[in-house]
Amino acid sequence: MDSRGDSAPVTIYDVAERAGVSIATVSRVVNGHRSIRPDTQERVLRAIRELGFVPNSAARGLSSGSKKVIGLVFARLPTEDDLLELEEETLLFTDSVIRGAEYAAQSNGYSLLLHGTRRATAASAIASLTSATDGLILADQVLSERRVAPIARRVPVVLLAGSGRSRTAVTVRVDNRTSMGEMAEHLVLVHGKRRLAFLSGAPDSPDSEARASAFRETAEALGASVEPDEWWVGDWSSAGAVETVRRRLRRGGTLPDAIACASDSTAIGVQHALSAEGIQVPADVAVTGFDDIPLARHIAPALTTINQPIQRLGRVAVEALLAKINGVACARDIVLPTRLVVRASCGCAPNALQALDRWRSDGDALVEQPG
Amino acid sequence: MDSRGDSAPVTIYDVAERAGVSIATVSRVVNGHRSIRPDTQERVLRAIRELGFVPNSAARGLSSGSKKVIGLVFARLPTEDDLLELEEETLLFTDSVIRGAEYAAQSNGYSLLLHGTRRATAASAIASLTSATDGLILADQVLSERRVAPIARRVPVVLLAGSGRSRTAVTVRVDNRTSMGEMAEHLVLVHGKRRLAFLSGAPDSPDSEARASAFRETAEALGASVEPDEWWVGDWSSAGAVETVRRRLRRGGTLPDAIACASDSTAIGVQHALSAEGIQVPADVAVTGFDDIPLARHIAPALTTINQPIQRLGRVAVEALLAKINGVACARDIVLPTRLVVRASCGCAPNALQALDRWRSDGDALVEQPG
DNA sequence: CTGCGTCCAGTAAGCGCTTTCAAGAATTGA
DNA sequence: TCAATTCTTGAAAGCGCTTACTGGACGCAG
Repeated sequence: MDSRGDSAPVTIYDVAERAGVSIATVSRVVNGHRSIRPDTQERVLRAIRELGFVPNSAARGLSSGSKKVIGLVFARLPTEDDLLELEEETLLFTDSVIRGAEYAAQSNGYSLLLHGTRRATAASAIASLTSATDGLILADQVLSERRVAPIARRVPVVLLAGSGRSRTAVTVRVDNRTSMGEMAEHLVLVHGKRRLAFLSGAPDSPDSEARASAFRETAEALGASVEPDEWWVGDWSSAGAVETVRRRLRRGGTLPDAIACASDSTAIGVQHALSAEGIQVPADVAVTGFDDIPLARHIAPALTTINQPIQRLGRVAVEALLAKINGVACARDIVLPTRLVVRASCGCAPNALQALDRWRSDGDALVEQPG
Repeated sequence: MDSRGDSAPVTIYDVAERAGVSIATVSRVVNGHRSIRPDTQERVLRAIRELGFVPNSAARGLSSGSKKVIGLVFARLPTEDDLLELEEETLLFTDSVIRGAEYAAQSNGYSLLLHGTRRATAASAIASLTSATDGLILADQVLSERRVAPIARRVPVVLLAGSGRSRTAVTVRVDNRTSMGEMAEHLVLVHGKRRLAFLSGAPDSPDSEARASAFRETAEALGASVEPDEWWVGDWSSAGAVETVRRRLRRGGTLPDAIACASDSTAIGVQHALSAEGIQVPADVAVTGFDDIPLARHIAPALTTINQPIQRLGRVAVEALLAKINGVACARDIVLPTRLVVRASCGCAPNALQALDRWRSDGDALVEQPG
């Protein structure tokens, strides 16, 4: 029951014949070359219109090398199939990046070729994308630095949210350190927290590491203590965060009075795990996140977190890639700013007006910059 | 500063030469044809490995017609640029579809080519995708039925969330009517609501229309009244919903005692608009949604809504498309089931356990099927 | 030992488009 | 009016790969 149509597709030959010119001329008209006589052009355009001709992009790609497609590769969690539904929160980050990237691509006349991959098969999957695209955006650590190089030699590459230390590719990432330092200051100076903890994302993530070290360094410089990292290993997911908190509780001893998390998803998991044990947030323990996903302002208590411009990340990545593709100069390492968003989960009193506004405001009104 | 690599890409000719065979043989090995002598195959494979050969997919697409890419086209809101950030909730639907589609595509060895388009330019944008893909999924109404036909003649097409009445393309959609009828029953029979309203999505959406008519028909059959549709026109967005509620309030007269919305996003807008006016949900007015986005269970009061399997929608669409592409028989109109999820915003007492579980449960335990 | 069916692998014809090279047409200046 | 230019257009060579179509090598029945 193959119901694909059978009318043979219109090719450049059909147009040429109809317009009474050669295919070369049609090609020139289509691609807007100069030195075409106006009446010839008119005839060709009419033929194109009448026939409904659309250039075959595969052929175009083959002969000119430009496909008008950029590829975006992101990592899938190793445990895939059943988690598909559970990833809701975890993948919001990727979703936003995709949306931003798609928007920028589209605005520049490109399409976005999506490819989720597990790290195991990433290398070969990506290799086959190099010929289908004009350039590649590789999201956080889908490929180790070492394996990026050969790819980057074939096709322009932008690395998203990595360490920023690639020699072969442009890097686009957020400033993890500044705001995370401010977060530590806020917890210690404003709320007087002394016993802190930092719940990491995946242990090998450069983003998570940068956030952790900025938090720890600032906190310790201010005289607060931060529990050992080994006690607080997460995996970016809510479920993983719950598990980590449970483990920490079983370990016993005094709980920290503030837990900063590497992402909003994990912070939400922590909040739930704590309140399930009857521990009050923020009264007993403050909890903070990172990302500022839409959900963050809707949960109770509203999450104090760090806003990162996720969509912009995708957009900027595409723009940087297009610059590379077109041979335009462009920074080799682009760092986007982040911003502390103070809500209630850190212990700041919920503002009365906030309830009304928070669903549409971006949270700006609530930002406090402790100093 | 074009830093694209310069090592000439490895082609099938290089492999052939290195292995001492013809390019046809290499092609056969790559595509797993039989009747290749084992030692020849071994030699070719070695050459491929040593050279790091990856077939050029443009060339492949040109000569074989199969690109291993499927296109997904979705609508952008007309007002784009500034709304980009505000669309957070609105586009969750699309995001989920994309994720499901990408997953299914990837599982079958395909990539997903994304293309967001405004309706105005949709036709030409889509036309150019036909040659870049093996098949197209068109999301809700990016193209009018009439314009789908010529596209579907060129390439297999699956229509997502449409009316289900296409003659040229396979349709994948959800069962809007059954659950929406149950919702009306629930409001009228369980909660004794008599004066209802239905807040639509975009006025021309088949989904919204189906939901509205099912709701109205069931409610009226049970003796309840439903306010005129003209009073309750929305646009799928929270902001639009707020505006609609404000207009309704200015109009005066008794408010309905229950407002069913065509989506969760709009329901959330309604909840906020009402509580901003001091109207209690659900005590004064019950509010219900449709979609069951993750946010629905986190807001207060938790949203009573209708769960639709959004990711599955994407997945099934891809599977149907692949069936078409491969000439496998497949239903022409696929309808996925929906499910009433009763939470608190309709007036059902919040379950004590629910608070603990709702963030991970799918809501199944909370379903009530009114009889 | 001849004839025919099988296997394997090579030859070559495109797939639809871009682009170089070159030639005929048109224009210009002397 | 004729040569020197400048335009405009066509012919043809690929881009890298798939896939008939071919034909030699081999094996087996007659």
